[in-house]
Amino acid sequence: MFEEINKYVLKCADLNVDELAYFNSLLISKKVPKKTFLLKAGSICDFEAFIVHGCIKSYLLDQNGTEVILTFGIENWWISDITSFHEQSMSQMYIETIEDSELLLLNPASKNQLLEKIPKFEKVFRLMLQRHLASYQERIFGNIAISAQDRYLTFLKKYPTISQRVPQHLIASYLGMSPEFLSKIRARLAKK
Amino acid sequence: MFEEINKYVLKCADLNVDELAYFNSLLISKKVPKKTFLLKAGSICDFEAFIVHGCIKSYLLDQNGTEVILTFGIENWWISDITSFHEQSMSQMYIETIEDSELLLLNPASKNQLLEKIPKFEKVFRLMLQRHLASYQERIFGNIAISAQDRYLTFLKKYPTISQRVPQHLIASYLGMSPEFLSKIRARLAKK
DNA sequence: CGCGACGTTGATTTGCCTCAACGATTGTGG
DNA sequence: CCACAATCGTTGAGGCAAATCAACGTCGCG
Repeated sequence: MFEEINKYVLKCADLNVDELAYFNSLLISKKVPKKTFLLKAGSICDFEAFIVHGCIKSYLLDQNGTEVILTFGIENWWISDITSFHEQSMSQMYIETIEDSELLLLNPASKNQLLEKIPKFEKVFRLMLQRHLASYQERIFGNIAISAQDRYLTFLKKYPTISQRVPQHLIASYLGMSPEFLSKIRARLAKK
Repeated sequence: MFEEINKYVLKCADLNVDELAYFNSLLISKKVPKKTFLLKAGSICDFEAFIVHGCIKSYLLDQNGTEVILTFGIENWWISDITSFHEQSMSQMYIETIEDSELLLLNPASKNQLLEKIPKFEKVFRLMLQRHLASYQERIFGNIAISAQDRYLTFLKKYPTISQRVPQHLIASYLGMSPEFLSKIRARLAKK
């Protein structure tokens, strides 16, 4: 169960067997069916979840009540409302499974213990933050400077796995276009 | 010179006089006139800059060579290409002063020393990352779910200082609209 | 002074949205 | 195991928000 997450953290920091064992002892395993809410707007996010397997979306609702996808998470990604988690503040975000998923959860108290006892883990989480930041930055640029069709093509190249597993209208939402328009883009591309 | 930055870090972590002094000894002060490049695409970002005073933009170029503003920085903000800085990878980003500015620079070697010697600083930088992440997240949501006019009004409320100091066409770029259209929005708003 | 950077305004175009109707597939309770 | 409802994707018609293009005014500054 811990194989994947240990492989992940070892890519970020040099850790011995004992340190890994301590880390693993803090994690809470959880299996959830698809369409399960891990977080709803109005509550406080008390976990950072490592996805062992499965597929998860996080999103906000706009004024019409339509989902705006913030991130997709699949195997070997973390998902959380980072702000709400760290500041124990009310979240505006929904986090919901798209597939049956197996997670390893870290709660705030455990994370603090972990960082106190093994400061090397700071780097693991800093890299996680940086990765998110880089991906958000690309999206901001894309939404401003790139046409809907090119955003879609870039997405296909960058996340081939996700594009096969996630319903098309969610991808449209992630890319900032209507589901109908994405469908038309695909039709146009298929004709060539 | 160190007054502002020390106030800033004390908000994030509990530090004594010696720790602050050591921190300050690692910083490099730099004064630069406006329209100075601190970073150009193609090079590696070797600083995280705390802005003592002044105003700075970071941006990417789209395929037409037009600036797409990523962030504005003013007093008490950090500015850097975080990815390039930490991974010592080639940046795609430009960082350029808008006003004469006074900076305190931290280079990668110094930052590592600092974190090694005083791990409490981890939190300072983690909060910096989180703040950036939260602001990027809002922008992604805004660009997808909010009209140009409302994005502008939100910007005015959230960054009143910046909106008074930065040329209008840069704000338009930040908000993801053409300068002409922002001008029309302002004309429309003024009529009421 | 004259030039470049900046903002405005109007005419025209367009990329994308909205709405609506319609299959196809999946899932589910009776 | 079927019937019916969701869920999902497609297609077309029409509309609108914002982009583009172009011309012009204004300031600050070398």
